[in-house]
Amino acid sequence: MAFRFEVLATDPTGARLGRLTTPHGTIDTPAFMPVGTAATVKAQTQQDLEALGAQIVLANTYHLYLRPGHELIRQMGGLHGFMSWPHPILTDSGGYQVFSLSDLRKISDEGVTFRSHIDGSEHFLSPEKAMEIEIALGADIMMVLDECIEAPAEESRARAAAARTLDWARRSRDYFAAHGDRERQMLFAIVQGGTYPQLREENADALVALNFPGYAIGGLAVGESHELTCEMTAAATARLPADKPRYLMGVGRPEQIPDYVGLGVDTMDCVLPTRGARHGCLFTSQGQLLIRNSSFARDQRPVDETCGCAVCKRYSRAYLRHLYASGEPLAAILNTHHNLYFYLDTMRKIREAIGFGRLERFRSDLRARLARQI
RNA sequence: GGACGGGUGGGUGAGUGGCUAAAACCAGCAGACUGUAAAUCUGCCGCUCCUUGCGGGCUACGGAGGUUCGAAUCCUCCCCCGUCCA
Repeated sequence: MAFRFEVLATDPTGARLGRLTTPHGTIDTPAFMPVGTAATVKAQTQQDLEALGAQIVLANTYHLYLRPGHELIRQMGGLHGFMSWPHPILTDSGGYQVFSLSDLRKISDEGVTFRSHIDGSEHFLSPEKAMEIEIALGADIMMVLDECIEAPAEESRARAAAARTLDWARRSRDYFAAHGDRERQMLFAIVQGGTYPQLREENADALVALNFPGYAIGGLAVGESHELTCEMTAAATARLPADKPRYLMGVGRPEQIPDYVGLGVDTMDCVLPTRGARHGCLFTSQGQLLIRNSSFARDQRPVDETCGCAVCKRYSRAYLRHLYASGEPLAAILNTHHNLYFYLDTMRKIREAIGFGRLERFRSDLRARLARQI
């Protein structure tokens, strides 16, 4: 079997220490997956990502379909060959773009019609089309097309989106069964249901009945409070099979991650470390730091004195502030490197804590330190 | 010596009688960002007072006077800067 998920240990909180095996390598869970929408984690080279210890990265179906095109990527050796990343890759389906590009699309039971943000041309993405694209891209893990809605949203709207997502999950599964290769790629379903616990539970139950090899929880961190995100996550994970990986999509801030892990989440992704870096927001063991702040102009200390990353070992806050203020490309590179290191290092510590059954302590400690600004 | 053109808030630079504490951009200051339309976006950006309000007072468009109910805007003189002619 090319794919395997093992739970190696559990913690009193409900956290799981695990290992997800794919044809391109193993992912230690709980894992943070850097986002590389356009087949690149912005401002980092693949060598950088390897040095950081990233075991898997994301890419995006919708964006790569528009440019450069999935057929081109297939011909160039699939995503792994094209972007020269011989490690695991996960492709998101374009379901998030249903939410983020809501002004540029029309949705129906059949699928989503997007007007390209690049040139205005129209494109139709159905569950089947998304599968066709994702199979061509060749990522180890594929996501079904789903309908991600905003929060807050009416219950009727959340119910409709969850029902549609369920229907699309079935269609995606069937398409993959007919045209894909289970030894090469695995397909994850996505739980929807807005901010309604019962909808989340029902949707999870229905998806589990379709027997996917992994499940994601989507449509969260889209406007609701962290408490609600946790409540919805808990509602879903309670119904998901313990022996399959769970992926909480699109989260979160560093201090929130242990909460999700404690709810039994195995993988997460978020643009916060990468986008934040480009916007001058650095995450540290003492809280968030906005590097452009004048207080760092003559600060010779590293970003985080307890950080072991290559940036903190070598450069001062004063220098990073100068690079950022000057609009130098190196600012994005160094800031991104640090933030990703911080996220990935936090995950290492979380895994260690679970191994010792001490996640709760780690969580409260992290929360106390990070919930502030330097 | 003469002829034009010009001197506006930290910078560039709009504004040719009231709607102007003065556009816009830059710089500066602060914040946001959660399956990436984001190296983006938002707010503040003369001083001051308080009952913090589309609030009051003061100062401000080279300088000094003047016209006018009202002047960055019109007039007079002066001082600078640029271009050209002697």
